[in-house]
Amino acid sequence: MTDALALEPVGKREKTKAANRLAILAAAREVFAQLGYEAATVRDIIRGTQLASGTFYNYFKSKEEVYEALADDGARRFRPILRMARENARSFEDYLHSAFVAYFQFIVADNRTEGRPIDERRPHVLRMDTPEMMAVYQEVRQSLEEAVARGDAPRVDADYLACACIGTAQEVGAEMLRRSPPDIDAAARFVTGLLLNGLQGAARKS
Amino acid sequence: MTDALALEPVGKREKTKAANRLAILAAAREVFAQLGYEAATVRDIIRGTQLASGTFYNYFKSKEEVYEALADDGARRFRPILRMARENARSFEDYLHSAFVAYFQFIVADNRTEGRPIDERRPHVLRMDTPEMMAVYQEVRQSLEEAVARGDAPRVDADYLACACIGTAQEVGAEMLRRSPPDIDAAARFVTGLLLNGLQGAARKS
DNA sequence: GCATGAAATTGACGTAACGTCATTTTTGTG
DNA sequence: CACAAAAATGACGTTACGTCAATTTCATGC
Repeated sequence: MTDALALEPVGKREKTKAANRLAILAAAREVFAQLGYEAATVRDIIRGTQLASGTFYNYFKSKEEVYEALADDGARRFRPILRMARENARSFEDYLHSAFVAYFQFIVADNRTEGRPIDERRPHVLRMDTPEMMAVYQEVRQSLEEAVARGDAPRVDADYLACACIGTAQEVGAEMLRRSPPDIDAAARFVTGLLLNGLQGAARKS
Repeated sequence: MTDALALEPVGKREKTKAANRLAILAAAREVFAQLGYEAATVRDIIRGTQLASGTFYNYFKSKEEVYEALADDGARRFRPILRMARENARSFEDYLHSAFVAYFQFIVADNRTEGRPIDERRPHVLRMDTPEMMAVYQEVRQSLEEAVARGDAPRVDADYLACACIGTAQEVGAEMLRRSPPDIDAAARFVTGLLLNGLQGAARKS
């Protein structure tokens, strides 16, 4: 019974590796927030950790890769939230609305730290092609395809529709963040109505 | 009468300055396409011109600023096209459709050169607020506000709606570019229908 | 425990890009 | 043609990059 299922790393090797990776990501998050992504250098990130410069390159090979890892982690955290929104939804409209609420809540929570303007630090650009981000895209696309199959939505190009949902969520979300305080539910209602019923739908309850 | 209205630069000074600026922008466009934006360096751009390194810094202070200038130029070229779409439109639906057609034509034309995948040619992070891009945003917003005022569209949050239009156009446009051959009219019909009538509208004629 | 080697860390180093600035060249003007 | 303002030049000091041989840390078998 000494070696139970090792879901989490137990050896010291594995543990420091995980800790270093986390330290780099945390430092990068901070540096991007303070200096902005463009101005930040690999050296700035390294200085934010206790590690030697060479060690950094055992984990990532560039600033871009660090950024990708941050984005990937964000997507990894968001995906189960999205999944639950799908599973708990009592209708298609309900699914759309709760998915948008979830996304808007997510970006609000993800941008609480002080620092540079949000646009300069790190993207919520779902465009990047990290594995987890593609998985999020597929999650969205499948939800929409299922809705079509169930007859909840008309037959449309699922890829275009997924792109439209994601693009709308991103831009409206960014605009929502610029307002204070951000009204998550109003934004979600707007987007849901727009997608379901077009401009007529978007005008509901506003 | 020696000095008539000098709309275009005539002095040699002004002329070489304009030419140098153009040379830098052209070189940058090529370099971004070949190496990708992230990998490109200021020196790479300089090597693509006949200029000395110091000269570059008389015109731009960084790679980011060059990209901004490229983006700004794109917006400057696009704005009159959008304006004409508005003026020539016979209905709101017609305006939306022709505006989207114009945008999709524009991005198709703007990405004809061979090289790296399009996503890599531009910065990942920067959400750019160049003057011309903001002008395009205002142009879109005003068109939508006018439509509301005329009763062509219901009363909605014009900023959110503009964001939704732009976000949708960007994402669907990017997806369209990934397909070959890109079907501009199909994409425009999809987006127009979606915005006007929601999912029901998006399903029309597909 | 202790020996042993694999794995990870370290930081100094050669390379390359950065941005500046004193100098030179070019252009407009009287 | 002379003179000053403007622009171009490229060498230079500085900073960041990414590598790698040396060193330290850890897991494993005895």
